[in-house]
Amino acid sequence: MLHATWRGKGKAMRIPEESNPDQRLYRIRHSLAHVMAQAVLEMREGSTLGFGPPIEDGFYYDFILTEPLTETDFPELERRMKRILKKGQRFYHEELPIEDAYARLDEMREPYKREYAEELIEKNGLEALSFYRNGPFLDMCEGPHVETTRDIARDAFKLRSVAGAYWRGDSNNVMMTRIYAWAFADKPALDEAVEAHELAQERDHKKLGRELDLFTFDDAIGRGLPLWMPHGTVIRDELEKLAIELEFKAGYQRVATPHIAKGSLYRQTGHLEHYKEAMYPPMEVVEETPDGSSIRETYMLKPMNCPHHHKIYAARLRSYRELPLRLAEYGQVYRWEASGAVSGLARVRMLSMNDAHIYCTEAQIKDVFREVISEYDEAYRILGLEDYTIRLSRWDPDDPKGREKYVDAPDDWARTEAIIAEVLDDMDVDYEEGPGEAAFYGPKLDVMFRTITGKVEQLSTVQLDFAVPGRIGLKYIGDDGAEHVPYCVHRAPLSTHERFVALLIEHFGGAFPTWLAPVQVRVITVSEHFHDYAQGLVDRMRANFVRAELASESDTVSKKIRDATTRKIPNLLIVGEREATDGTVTLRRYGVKQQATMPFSEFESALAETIRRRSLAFVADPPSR
RNA sequence: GCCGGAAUAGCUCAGUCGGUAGAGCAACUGAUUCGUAAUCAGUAGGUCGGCGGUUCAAGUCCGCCUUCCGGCACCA
Repeated sequence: MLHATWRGKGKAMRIPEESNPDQRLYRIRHSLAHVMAQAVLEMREGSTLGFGPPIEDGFYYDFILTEPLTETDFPELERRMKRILKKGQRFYHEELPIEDAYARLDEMREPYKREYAEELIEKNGLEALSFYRNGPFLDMCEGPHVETTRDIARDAFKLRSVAGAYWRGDSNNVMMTRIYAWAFADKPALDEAVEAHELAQERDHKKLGRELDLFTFDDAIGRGLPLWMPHGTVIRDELEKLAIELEFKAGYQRVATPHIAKGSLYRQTGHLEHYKEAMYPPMEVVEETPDGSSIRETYMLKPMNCPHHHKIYAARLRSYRELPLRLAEYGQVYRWEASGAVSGLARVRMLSMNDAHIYCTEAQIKDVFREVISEYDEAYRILGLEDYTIRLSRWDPDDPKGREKYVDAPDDWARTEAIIAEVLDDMDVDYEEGPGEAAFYGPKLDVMFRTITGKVEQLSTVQLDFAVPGRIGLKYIGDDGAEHVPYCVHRAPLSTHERFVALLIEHFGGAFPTWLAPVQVRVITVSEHFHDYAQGLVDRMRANFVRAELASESDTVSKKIRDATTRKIPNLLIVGEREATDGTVTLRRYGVKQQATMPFSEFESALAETIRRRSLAFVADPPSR
């Protein structure tokens, strides 16, 4: 059962069609990239080329343009591309020996292609480089391509957006202009993708967050600092309740810690060294002492909870008998995220983390990881989340910035990475490799989710920290009577409230299951005559902590149903003459046309059961009568 | 941070050639008391994101800033 979910349906292992060069779609997209580049060079003569690969739903090409292109130029660019397709240009392949290839690239005045060619030759010891020509357009490229541009449907691609992108993905390099396009084998496939994209926009958490009054931002508070509105706070609170229950069962102990700490703490842990740029700047405080001197101190907003938890661990002597020791907190942390990274709830400057730190011995690491993985599995099962992949995030000793990014301890890296890989193999979990994705203090296991708009985001994480406990002087007395340094496992199954709620809003399209829904039941009267009956139902439900409310009464029934539906309220109770007389309610569930009339007590107990079980359905199916 | 685009009522948006702002929904008031996705009428709501410039005159043109959106880089 655990495996079935965690194997992620084999997604990580299958090579998708779009990234398999042998597939027709890959050839079409790759060839279209060349066609677009040809058209761009027609419109902006003298522009130079970057890369132009096929991607998941189409392709892009990077350029240094002589004159900017914007989306207003798309119609003309598309026209020119279609004209090229119609010409039936044949793709000719050519292998040029190194010197000829260099001469060709210089003649083409393509300095970036030349730079890449030199790197290819040096790294891979190539003796020749591959070029493709179609019509007047020549590109250094591995292929493969279609036979002629006539093999590409003229109505199955669509220019999508223009964006900036650094050459070779390095922010020290020049910024190029990237043009993205959708491309498919035929028009129906394109239409489907474009339509799916438009539907996805409707589920965007930023849009639904505003429409459903879940959260807001205000310039007077600051960028990336979410204000959770009452309805959004309900969702946070429900998730927090879930986390508390799961953690209680798993033997975690809850703690609470301040939002700030002295700057010196972060110097000691190494966070300042690695993440200074992403921390809010220090607060200087000065205290006058009676003798006229002053005490100066620096405080910082905490960018993570671990040092605080470490200090709880360090508050007294620890024995190996206490390990694993599990400390949990929904801690709020502050990070100075780059201005361009801030986006809705997905990337914020104040994060509420479902954080916990598990202190353990080396021998316990595997069991701790197994335990944490099964906690993740349980949380995802409850929420119905299935579309994710697992990434084993390792350090990258070859990274030129490696020394700045990671603790320099090759043996520790090798040992800890092997432990995690073994756990995954033992549990038969499929995972991707993530070289260079580790934390500075150790390898981690990240759970990657695809958002409704197609972005892949790291959501949950389990991290094995072999470095900071030692730096900060944590220890325990082992069964040998000697002092040892514990390992620390950092974990956050529910991620942060911010990113997790963003995911759930999009996952449920704003129509939350009853247990999570800000308003669980709305009672609608047929006319004001039934106000007292309806109010009685609301009062009774609220007395049982059900989030029930009465609809505004001056509207028509139709209007009230429309309003409640727009607000995506999961359960509507319609009451009129019949119901008031019989002590019944007519239940109308969100998205379900069929209704059922039942005694209120029956509805009430079905509702309570649905909420208690955290069912993904809105309420249990109405009893058949 | 970088490249590009955008910002008009709470929301979605219109605003022509530069001549001092408009709709629908929401809100509020009143009437209506209604049986399954918008009852009717009325009222109010704006320093057109901010600052500066050009002009007799700026929502409109120009500059800077802020914020948002699409990407890139970053992401403990």
